[in-house]
Amino acid sequence: MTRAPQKRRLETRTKLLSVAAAIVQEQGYSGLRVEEVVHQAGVAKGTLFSHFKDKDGLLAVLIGDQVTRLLDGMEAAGAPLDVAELTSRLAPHLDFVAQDRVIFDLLLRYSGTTAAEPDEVVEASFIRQVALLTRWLDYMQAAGAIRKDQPPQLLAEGVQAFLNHVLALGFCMAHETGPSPAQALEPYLQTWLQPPG
Amino acid sequence: MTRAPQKRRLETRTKLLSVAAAIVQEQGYSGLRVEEVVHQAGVAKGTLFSHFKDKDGLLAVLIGDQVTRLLDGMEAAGAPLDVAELTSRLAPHLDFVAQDRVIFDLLLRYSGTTAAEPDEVVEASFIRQVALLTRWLDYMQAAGAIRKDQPPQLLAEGVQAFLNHVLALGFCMAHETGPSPAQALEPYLQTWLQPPG
DNA sequence: TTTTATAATTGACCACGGTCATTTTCGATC
DNA sequence: GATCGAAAATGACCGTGGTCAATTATAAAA
Repeated sequence: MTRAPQKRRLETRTKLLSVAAAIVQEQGYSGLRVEEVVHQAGVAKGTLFSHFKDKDGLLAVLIGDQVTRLLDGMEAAGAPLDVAELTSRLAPHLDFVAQDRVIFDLLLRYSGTTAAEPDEVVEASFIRQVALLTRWLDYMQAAGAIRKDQPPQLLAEGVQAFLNHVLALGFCMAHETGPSPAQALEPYLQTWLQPPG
Repeated sequence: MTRAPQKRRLETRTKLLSVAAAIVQEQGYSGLRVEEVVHQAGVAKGTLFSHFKDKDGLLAVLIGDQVTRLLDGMEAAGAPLDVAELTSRLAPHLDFVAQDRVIFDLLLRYSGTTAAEPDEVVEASFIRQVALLTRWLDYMQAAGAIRKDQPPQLLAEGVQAFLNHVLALGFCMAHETGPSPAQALEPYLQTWLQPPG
């Protein structure tokens, strides 16, 4: 039985998160330095690590927050009617992750989270994303827009795989000014979701 | 026009690599410490970084070496006849990568390398792997074992995506003693390579 | 052989994430 | 308000990867 945290602790946590968010705002995720966060927050370094397991734990909260916003937008939009529409629904998420390798790396660590008990923000938002995708695909199957020979859960995992593939490709190109991630994604999804023979 | 390296330099490089390989042998890839390598090799730390861009550069040579061996084995085996056989051909590679997250992370950085001019070992072996996969799929298409509506190149990339997906899943499970990566891979490949309607 | 340009190596130094024994603060109880 | 046990915060310290101006070894030219 753990006690309720003191007021002071919640304030410190909030301060750390808002400072970190501000730094990310102007330096990007990969520009975040623990020393800078604790300095601007006016606390000692150890304090940060008593609030978050490690730097990734802090990033996870920030990133999970953004993903949650994106998911809100996706849910509001409703199920797509075809693969092209599905692709464009995924575009904001792709653009967000493609913006910084740190995001991609962190999300990849959780891309297999299916278990319940998601005490981490990222895990929670990830599970929500898979659930949403599965719902969409289920709907699209019913509407006859995609293949029906596989459970939507499996198809959703495939979509995940291609999302990550496209993102990884994008980061490898490095300096290449290719098309948007979503454009790169579409042929894979078309092929993956096409009805079988 | 760069000059040929001196004898001494080649010896140092060889020494560094053999020491590193020995350490990996008994500590695993994630157990490798730069300090330990240079100490055992009897050189200064700066020397290592004049031979390899960074720690990953060293790891890339070691890992690229192993992947090359695996590819030799795969090429010797010839093209698979169906998806099940394809899966089992990929099993050794999966097992190798699944053995240590460091390998997975490093390979993922290069999983989009399609350009020529592969001065890095990993890039070279990666390109070779994609080429081999493409050849196999081309053969399987001709044999009528898989779908023919997409170019083998695209199908090969999809296989790549699923390889990475399965591996990522495996690392997320963490303590879970699931089935072999290859077993987890097969349903995805079956679905991905199945002829369309 | 001596000179000389440059290749190769060196190791003190830095950046950054993370730890933990110690100290400070909080808030419940008397 | 005084006391005290637990919660919170502290900051000196560590591990590890990576840098770079200075030094040493090499081989070609004089």
